[in-house]
Amino acid sequence: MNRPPRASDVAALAGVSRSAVSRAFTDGASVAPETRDRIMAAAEELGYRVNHLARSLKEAAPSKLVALVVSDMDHSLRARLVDLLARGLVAGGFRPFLLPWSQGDDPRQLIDMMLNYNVSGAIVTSDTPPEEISHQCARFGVPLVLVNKAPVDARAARVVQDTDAAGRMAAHLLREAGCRRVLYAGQARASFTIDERRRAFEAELGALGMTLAGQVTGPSQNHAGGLIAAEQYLAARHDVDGVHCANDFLALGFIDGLRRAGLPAHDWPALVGCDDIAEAAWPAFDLTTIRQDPGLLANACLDGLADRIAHPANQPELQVLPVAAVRRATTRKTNID
Amino acid sequence: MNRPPRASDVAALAGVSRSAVSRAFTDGASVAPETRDRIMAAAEELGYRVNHLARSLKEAAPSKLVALVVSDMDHSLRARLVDLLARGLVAGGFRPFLLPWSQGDDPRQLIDMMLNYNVSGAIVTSDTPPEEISHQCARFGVPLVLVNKAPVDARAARVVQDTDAAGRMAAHLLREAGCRRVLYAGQARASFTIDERRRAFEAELGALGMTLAGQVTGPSQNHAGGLIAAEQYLAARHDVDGVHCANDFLALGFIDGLRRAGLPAHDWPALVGCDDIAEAAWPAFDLTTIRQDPGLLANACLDGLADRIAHPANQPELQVLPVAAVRRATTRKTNID
DNA sequence: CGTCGGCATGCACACGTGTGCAATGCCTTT
DNA sequence: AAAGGCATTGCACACGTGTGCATGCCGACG
Repeated sequence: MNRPPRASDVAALAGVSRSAVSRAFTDGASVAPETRDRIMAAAEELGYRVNHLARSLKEAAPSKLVALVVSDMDHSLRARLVDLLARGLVAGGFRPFLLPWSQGDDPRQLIDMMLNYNVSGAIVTSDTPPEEISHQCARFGVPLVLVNKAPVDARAARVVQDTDAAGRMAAHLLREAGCRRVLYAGQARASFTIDERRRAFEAELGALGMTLAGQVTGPSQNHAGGLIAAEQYLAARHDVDGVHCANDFLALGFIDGLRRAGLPAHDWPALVGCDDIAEAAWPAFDLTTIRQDPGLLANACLDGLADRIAHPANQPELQVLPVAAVRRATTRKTNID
Repeated sequence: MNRPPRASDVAALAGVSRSAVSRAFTDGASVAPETRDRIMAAAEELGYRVNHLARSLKEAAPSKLVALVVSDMDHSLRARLVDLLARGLVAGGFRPFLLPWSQGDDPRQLIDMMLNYNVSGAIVTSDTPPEEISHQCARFGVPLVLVNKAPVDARAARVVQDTDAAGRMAAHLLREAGCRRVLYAGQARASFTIDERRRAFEAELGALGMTLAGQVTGPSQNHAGGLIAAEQYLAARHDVDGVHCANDFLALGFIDGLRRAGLPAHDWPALVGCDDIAEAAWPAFDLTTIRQDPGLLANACLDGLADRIAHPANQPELQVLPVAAVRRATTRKTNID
C-alpha cells in the first residue's frame, strides 16, 4: 500500500477516533495533552501530514491559494516584485500560485484556472491585463489587487506609483541639469503608469518654461527599444539638451546606443529614466532616475489584498506610493552650464 | 446565498442528476448531446466552475500542483527560467506553486507546504538547497527535479549544464585571445555548477600550457562582488592577460570596476564570463561568455519531471545540457599581439 | 416476436478532512 | 452523598467531486 497515510491510519495506530486526530492538528481544539502526544507520535511514525486541499474543501472559506498573474518576468523590477510578493504571501499563510500571462493569451483560460482552484484572491502585475479578468473576478467575488493599472473595474483594489509626482520630478531633474529643450523617448501608448507619467512630465515642462522638442520611439520599452530610440535621436540631429526615457531599461539602451555610435560624452544630453532598477546604479550607466521602492509596492499589495479579503463589502482602496529622485551622473556630467 | 454554485445546483436547474453534471464536464464520459447542452446552459447561467481541489481529492493521484522552489529571483537568468517553467507547467496542465526559499529559512516549513498540498512534483532551482528537501521528497514519493545541483539524493532527477565543456571552453576562449597567464575571479566555494566549471577550467589551462596566476574573490557572485574583485585585481597589480569570472554578473561588475578605476581600455585583460545573460550582450559590456540556453534548461526540467511522474520506479535520469561559446569584444580588443 | 447489445442515467460510495452535538467520566461544590 | 460543571471523546454529517454498478430504454438482428 503506497498511498500517503490519512487521519484514520493515525487514529488506528494511536487507538483513538479520527476526530481526535483532526483535533490534535487543530489549534485551540480540546484534546488531552497525553492523547495529543500519542497522536503526534503515531503521526510522526507514519509520516502523516494534514491534507490542506481536503481541509480547505471542508471549510467554506476558499483555499489559501492566491493567484499571481504576471507577465514580462524578465523585467528585473517585476521579478523582484514577484519574489517579494511570494515571500509575503507565504509568510501570511497563503500559497502563491504563479500564472504567467502574455499578450495574446486567452484570458478565459486564466480565469478558469483561478476559479477552478477556488483562490482566495489574486494580484495582477502583468502589463495591460485584459479587462475581462477584472470583471470576472468581481463577478465571482474573488478579491483582486491591480498593480500600476488603470481603474478598469471599480471593485478591484489598486496600488499605483505616484505617477504625477514622478512625471513632475523628471522635469525638475532635467531643469536642475540646466536643460531647456528636451525630448521624450518612449511609445505614444505604452502602459498605464508610463502614459500617466508622461502626461505629468509634459505638463510640468510647460510650468517650468521648458520646451518639449519632440519624441523618439523605440519598438518596445526595453533595452533593445532604447538602442533604436538612440539611433533615431542621432539620425534626426535633435537640438536638445535633455531626454526623459519611459523607463530605466529604455534609458540604458539609449545610453548604449549613444555609446555604440561613438558620440563623445560631452555631447550627450542629460538623461532621466524611471524605476531605479539595479542596473541603473552600475558604473557603466550611473543613471539619474526616479525610484519606485519594490518593498513598498509589495507591502501595499499584500495590505490591499488582506483588506479586500477581510472586508469584501468595503469600498476598494487606492494606494498611491511615493517616489524619490535619485541623482546620478547622467544629470551631472552634461555639457550644459 | 453567496457561496459559489456546485454541481448539484446545476443539476437541479437542468433537471438531471448530479452525476450527469459531473459527466458533462468529464471528457469521454457518456452523456447525450442534448443533455450536455442543457447542463452547459445551466452551468453558464449559474456561473458554475468545476472545483479542481475537490476533483483532485477524489482522484487518488495527487493534485496537479507542482512546487517551484526558487531563491535569488533577482538573478535575471533565474527569473527567465521561472517564467519558462511556469509557462511550460501551465501548458502541460499543471499549476505552478511558487515557494521562495532563502539561505537560513527553515527547510521543514517548505517541506510541510509541499506535502500539505499534495503536490505531484517539485522543481528546485534555488542555490544550495538543503539536502533535507531532497531526502524528504524521496521519502514521501514526491517526484523531484534538481537544476544545476549536486547529486544529494539518488532518487531525484537532475538537469545540469555541461560544466566540463563550459570550463574547458572558457580556457580555450582565453587561449584564442592570446592569453598565457590568467586569473580566476570568484569564490573558492560557490555553487555546484560554478565549482565544477572552475575545476574543468583549471585542468584545461594546464593542458593548454597556460598558467593560473591566482584568484581574486568578491564577497558574492554578482555585480557588487565583481566590483570588489576588480579592486583587488587592480590593487594586487597582477601580471596577467586574461580573467575568467565565475558568472556573467560578476564579470559585468568586474568590467565596471575597471571602468570606474579609469584603467585605459588597452590595458584591460581579456574577459570570459558564463551564462550569457541578456546584459552581457549590451554594448556597454559586449562580454564574451558561455551560453546556457534557458529554454533548453526549462524543457529539460519539464521532461525530467514528466518522466519522474510517469515512471517513478525508473532510475532517475541525469540530463547534461550543451553550452555554446559566445565570442564578443572582451576577447577581441585585448592588448595582446 | 424475442433476444441481445449499446447507450444514457441514477444510486451510492469514496476521497480526507472539520465540527456540532451528545455522551461519558471526573472533579468540585453544596 | 448528590448535583452540577467541565474537559474529553466519538458519532455523524458536511464539503464538492468522480465513477463502478445496476437499471432502463431503444434499436437491431435473427
